[in-house]
Amino acid sequence: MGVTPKTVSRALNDAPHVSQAVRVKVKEVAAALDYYPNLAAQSLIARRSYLIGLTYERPSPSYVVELQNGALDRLENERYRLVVLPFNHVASRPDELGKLLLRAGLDGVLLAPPACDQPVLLDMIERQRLPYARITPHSDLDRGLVVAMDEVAAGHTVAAHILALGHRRVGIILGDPSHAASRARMEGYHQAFNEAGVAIDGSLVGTGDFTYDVGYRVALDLLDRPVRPTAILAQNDDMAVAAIAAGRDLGLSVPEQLSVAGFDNSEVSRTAWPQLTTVDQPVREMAWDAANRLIAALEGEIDPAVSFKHEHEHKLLVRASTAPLCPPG
Amino acid sequence: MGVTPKTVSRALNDAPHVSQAVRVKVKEVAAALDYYPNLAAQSLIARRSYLIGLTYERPSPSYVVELQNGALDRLENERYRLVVLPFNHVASRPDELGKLLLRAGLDGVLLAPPACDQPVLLDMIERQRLPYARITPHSDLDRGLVVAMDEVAAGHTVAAHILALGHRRVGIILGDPSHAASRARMEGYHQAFNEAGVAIDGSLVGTGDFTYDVGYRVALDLLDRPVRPTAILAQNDDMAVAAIAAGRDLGLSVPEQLSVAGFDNSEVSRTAWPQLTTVDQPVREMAWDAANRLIAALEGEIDPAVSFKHEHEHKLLVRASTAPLCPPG
DNA sequence: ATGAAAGCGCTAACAG
DNA sequence: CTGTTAGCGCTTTCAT
Repeated sequence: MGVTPKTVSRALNDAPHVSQAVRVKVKEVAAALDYYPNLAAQSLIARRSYLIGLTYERPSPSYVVELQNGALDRLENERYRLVVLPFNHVASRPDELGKLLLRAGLDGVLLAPPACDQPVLLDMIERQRLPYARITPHSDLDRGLVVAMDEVAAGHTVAAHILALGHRRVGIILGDPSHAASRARMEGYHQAFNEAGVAIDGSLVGTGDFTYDVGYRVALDLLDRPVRPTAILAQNDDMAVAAIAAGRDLGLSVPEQLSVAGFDNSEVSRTAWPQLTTVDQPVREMAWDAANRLIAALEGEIDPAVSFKHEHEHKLLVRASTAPLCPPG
Repeated sequence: MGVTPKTVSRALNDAPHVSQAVRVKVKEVAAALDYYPNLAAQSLIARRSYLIGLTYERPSPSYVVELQNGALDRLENERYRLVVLPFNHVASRPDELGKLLLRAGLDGVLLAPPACDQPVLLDMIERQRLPYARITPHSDLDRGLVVAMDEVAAGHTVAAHILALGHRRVGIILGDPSHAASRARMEGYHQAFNEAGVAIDGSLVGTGDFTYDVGYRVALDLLDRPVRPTAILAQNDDMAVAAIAAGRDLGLSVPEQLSVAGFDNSEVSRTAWPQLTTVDQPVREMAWDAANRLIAALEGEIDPAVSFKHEHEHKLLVRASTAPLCPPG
């Protein structure tokens, strides 16, 4: 049945200027022939790939899952597909990540920490006009599309909770120093301690990297001393769970003899036992939001060159891993 | 400096017939100009997108992470990029997933359970000549590129371990019934019980869906009875961890009063306390392997139409969540 | 070793 | 409402 390519194109794309009869017929035939249009050709002409990248480091799996699921939630039923581009040690080679992203043929990219805080990277992708959204950046907050949370305030909240329970000897397990979040959360701890008139004991501050294994080692080191802390503030849930395990392995029961608080409200904080007191960082919602803004920019609904910032709220979740300080004995 | 597009193309692609001087010069200029070739145009002519899809359901996050990381490990430093395509309830609408995959402009696709066991889906993508690799399928094992593990044997192994410890009243938490793995693992349990001359108590068999929350409810139901099981076999680690939590919430200590074994050897099995006895299913290696075969097929090194199967080994990991049965009292 | 022309599969722009 | 022409950006012929 004579039909020109153009008519087929119009019919399949629900473009105007095609009679209903022809449109239906064309669709039937296309289905019968298992015809799927060539995306590369469409991309070439449309000048868009409908690919959105997500780049992250691989610190805590639970964090990455949330991040990715948030983005995927937004992309569902959209034409856009998600390309995952993990990349480690961005801080030492931001230009390599930049090249990777620019060569990936993306329409836009979601930048998780710590890539979102690399000015060199931002410069590169801006120069190529690759639209991007940054998830919880801590510097240059007026640059690009930003989805953020006040992590200083969040750190303050959880530290204040521990202090309010009466704890004074508090161990701290920091996250990966290359993540600005580690500093921000620590800054919040500092504020809370200052307000309470309590000094932070530097010998009780250990540096982790957001993973369970390192968190476990740091926690053991903190707890296996003559005068041990009565509480531990961990900068994410994985390390908090590790601290609980380290405590148990030393014969300490949580929360009776040791209070532990985490950060993130990731899945593991709920499946841990006892359930973890933590700060909800709505990663999934933020990732959704970032994807949402990015799509809006790609669809021309907002100008990606104009910075935009949306701050999400944190929330303290008091669960079973923290309790009031009991006098020893 | 006068150079034709073709020369540039040759130089940038390290194709022959370009003088070294020109090649270097072209590359310099390209770098200075921040030139990145248009992937859509390259794809159009090469008839390949260098996109590999990964499709999965979202049962256990820990499983998905392993799967994805395995594939990403293989794709690192390759030209191929990974597109993640989660899709729920495949069993009830395999053709929709088929369309999604065929419209995604992929060069090949990795099929995780339960999509890998959908003949309708396989038919569709075969008809369009979309190369695919199946990860732990349980039917039509001679179809396509297959990476497998004997889950019946794995189920047998872990059940035999529990029985060897003296347990006779054993609760079982099944996974999602739409996953063939659930049946296979149960079949293994059956074999072990038969060999031990122990009957499986149907009233102690509950159906979960591989998630922590449902696993917790099923475990509570199993444990909150006058005559409770002394051990629980859970079909994945998330549900096993949930069973431990349910036991604790009922005042049972693990493994003294309740032994719990999982399946998968996922991250959570190591971060749980006590650490989980489980069966190692090398998901990450299998995903790597699947990606590896798929790439080989795409590069023409193997014929994707000829079926290929590689079976991976399982391994029982006896950790702290299982112990010999103690006589009551 | 380099250049010219043609075309990958599709769709804007313009006719008719 | 439908068809023709041209071209997206790159790379393959085939010349030179």
